[in-house]
This record gives sequence, C-alpha cells and structure tokens, in this order.
Amino acid sequence: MTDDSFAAAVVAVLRALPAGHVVTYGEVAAEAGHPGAARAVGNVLRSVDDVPWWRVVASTGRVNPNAVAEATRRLRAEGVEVRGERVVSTR
DNA sequence: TATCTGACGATAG
DNA sequence: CCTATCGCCAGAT
Repeated sequence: MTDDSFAAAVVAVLRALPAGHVVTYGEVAAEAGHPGAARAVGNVLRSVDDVPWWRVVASTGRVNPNAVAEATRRLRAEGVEVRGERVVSTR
C-alpha cells in the first residue's frame, strides 16, 4: 500500500463491513488510514454509489440527513435497531 | 496555488 | 434536546 486514493481506501473499508454492523465516519476514516478525515469520508459516499452508505452514520448515531427513511429502512432490514433518525446500540 | 464546499466531530451555551 | 461555532480533511473549480 503506497498511496491509494482516499476514496479507494474508504470504499474498501465499507465493502468489508458485515451486514448489521454500523460504523461512524470517523471510524471509516481511521480504518481507511486517514484519521480525522471524517468529513472527507462523507464526500466520498456522495461521489461513490457502490458502497453501503446506509451503514455509515455520524458519531451521534444519526443516519444520513439526505436519506433518513432510506437508511432507516435498510438498517432495519439488516437487523439494526433504529429510533427516529438515530441508530440504537452503536457504541 | 487559492478558495469553496460538504452525507463530520467536538465543545459551548 | 437543540443551535451555534471552530477545527478537521479531501475533492472540485
């Protein structure tokens, strides 16, 4: 691993996430090798559509404000408890 | 190279 | 619980 694009690293991490497992942007950024780049992670999910973006939530447990219903629906379908716009039992 | 944007994080009030 | 502000980073123009 020399210097894979940030987006590529993020995509790889998300593709490795098991169903029913939710992670925060900061976690993804750290796993991708770019700790602190939580904001940049959100930008990647915005550009890339080949990743389970619904499994990525904010540190507060809040799902995507851009597709709350969609994310909630998918998370529940995978066994994740969602309350309102927040994921239950994330940390 | 500079500037702006954004699906964030944490702290303060 | 909510809003506001600062700090952070990568990508686009």
